[in-house]
Amino acid sequence: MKEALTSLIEKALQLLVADGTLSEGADVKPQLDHTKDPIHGDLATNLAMVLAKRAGMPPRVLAEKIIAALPENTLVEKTEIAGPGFINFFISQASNTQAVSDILHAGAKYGCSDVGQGRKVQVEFVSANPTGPLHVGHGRGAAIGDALCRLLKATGWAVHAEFYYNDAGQQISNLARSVQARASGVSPDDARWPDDGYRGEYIADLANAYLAKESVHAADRDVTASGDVDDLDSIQDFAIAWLRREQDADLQAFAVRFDEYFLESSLYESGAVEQTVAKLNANGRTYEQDGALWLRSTEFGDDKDRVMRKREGGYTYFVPDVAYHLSKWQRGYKRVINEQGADHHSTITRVRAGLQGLEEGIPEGWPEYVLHQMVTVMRDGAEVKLSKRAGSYVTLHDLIDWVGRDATRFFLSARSATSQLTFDIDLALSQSNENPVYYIQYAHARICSVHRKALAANPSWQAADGIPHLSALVEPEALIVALMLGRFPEVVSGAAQRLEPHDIANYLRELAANFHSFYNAYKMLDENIDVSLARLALADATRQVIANGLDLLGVSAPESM
RNA sequence: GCGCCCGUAGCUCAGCUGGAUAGAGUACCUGACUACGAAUCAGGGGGUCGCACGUUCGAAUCGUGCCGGGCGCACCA
Repeated sequence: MKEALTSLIEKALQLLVADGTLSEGADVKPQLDHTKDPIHGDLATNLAMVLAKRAGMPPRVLAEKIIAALPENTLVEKTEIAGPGFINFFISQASNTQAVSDILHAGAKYGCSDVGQGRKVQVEFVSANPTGPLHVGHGRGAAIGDALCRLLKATGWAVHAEFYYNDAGQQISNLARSVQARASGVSPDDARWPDDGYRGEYIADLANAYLAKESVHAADRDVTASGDVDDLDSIQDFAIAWLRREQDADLQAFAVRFDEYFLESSLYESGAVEQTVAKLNANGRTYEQDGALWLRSTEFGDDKDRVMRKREGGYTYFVPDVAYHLSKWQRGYKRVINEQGADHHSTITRVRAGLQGLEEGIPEGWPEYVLHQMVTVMRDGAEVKLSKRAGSYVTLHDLIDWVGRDATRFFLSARSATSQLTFDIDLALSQSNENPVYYIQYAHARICSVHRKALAANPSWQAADGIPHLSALVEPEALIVALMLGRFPEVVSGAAQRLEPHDIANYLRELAANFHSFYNAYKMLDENIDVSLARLALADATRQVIANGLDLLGVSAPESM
């Protein structure tokens, strides 16, 4: 509808240019907004004010000419010029309710588009190292990252979801030594406990599993514990697989899937790391100093150069990171989105600098980043900082245990990523009107229930195929719902374009409120059958859009609660 | 000190590329269920959009400078 009106306006502008009213100039794309107040109509444009200077006449006069130049159409019922020169469009009832039949025809596809045109995009998210259970921050990354994947798929992109993890290096070594200590009977408060060791309860579980020679399968690998306490390599292998398995279980419980798990070690095995270093050397991007090898990252906007190879030998973490991102480029992803915690923000410049120094043709802003800010968990008015299992942090598993998957996913993705998030356990737990996720799901369940009962009472309606006469929808509350349903495709494409899943959550909250409002005012069944059928169609379309929207967030749409 | 993010109603937050009287929810007050879900709805009070300049027809939105909070500033990842 918005697109249709936009093209009408564009035609009007062409006419005005043709007859000389408007001088030639840079193409102005009409900006059409949904109005906040129905008194201003359904859609409004500021075009006359923007173009007033170019036309050499007052905005309101130009507005009249624009309206006069609009082609004949059935879309617009009435126009008004308001305030300093806004043009307000009142959409005809038939156009308003068009969305209802569109939705009933399109079903689960409603809201989808092809703006991505099947292009490839790779989305990396979570990428937790296997040194402990996933924490709430990983949960936020999982909820947002997965919602981004769903949004991009819905808008026509070919999405590849990837999880990158470091299976070597200092932190992993700390993990292995912690498990080894525990398996040898040392407790975390003992002086012999390794420096920087991990202290969560899971270390004990891991040590016991290792001693019991258990086998685990995770990330396409099978590992069996040798039980040998002196074999640190064996412990490390087992610990990684064991923790990966636990993380996978959490992600599965969270309904988050990945197409690929990428191991840092594979970059060493394939020689990609060495090749990356060699090429940076050959390109003159590096130098030796103090026994270390440095990258001239300041050439690409970094505030200081960075060490690539340590004095003691071994590469710093960002070297394989650069090699990893080069592999994304070489795999043909012209678009890559990395979703990660804001605490890793400093790597962005480094990775991009490495890539710029490595290969021609990689755009400066590649890859894109979505950074989410910290999450604090509140319960009974106090911050929850600890969990038994992980020791120093609240785990994703804890959250799912406490409030369930739907509420966890909704709350973690319903706020803009750039804002810090307070996760209120008590709110998420409450099954009442103060809880947005239950409120939205309730609307869905309510519609399903109404529909069931209406059909049970009037079996003949079941057979009625096709869309009823929507002209029977005349109540203002109904038209507000219908208009809002018609906005859903824009909301989806906008959220996908801006990489902001929380737009969907906000939209659903408002849609559910509008529906409840309509339902309480009129109910579904009327003495007039046509009216009843039309209202049921509106309800069903609303149900479909809620289901589609919740699916984009990975939240279920229950038929009853 | 430097970089990034945030500052909007008592509280939790929307406000998209600048647009009309700054919006939701919650909390508080007043109302609404004898067929379809009251887990709901209707109405009311509540704001110096952190502060100050600037840009322009017009700023919560853009720019600069302050103030306050978070995160990051390793030859850890």
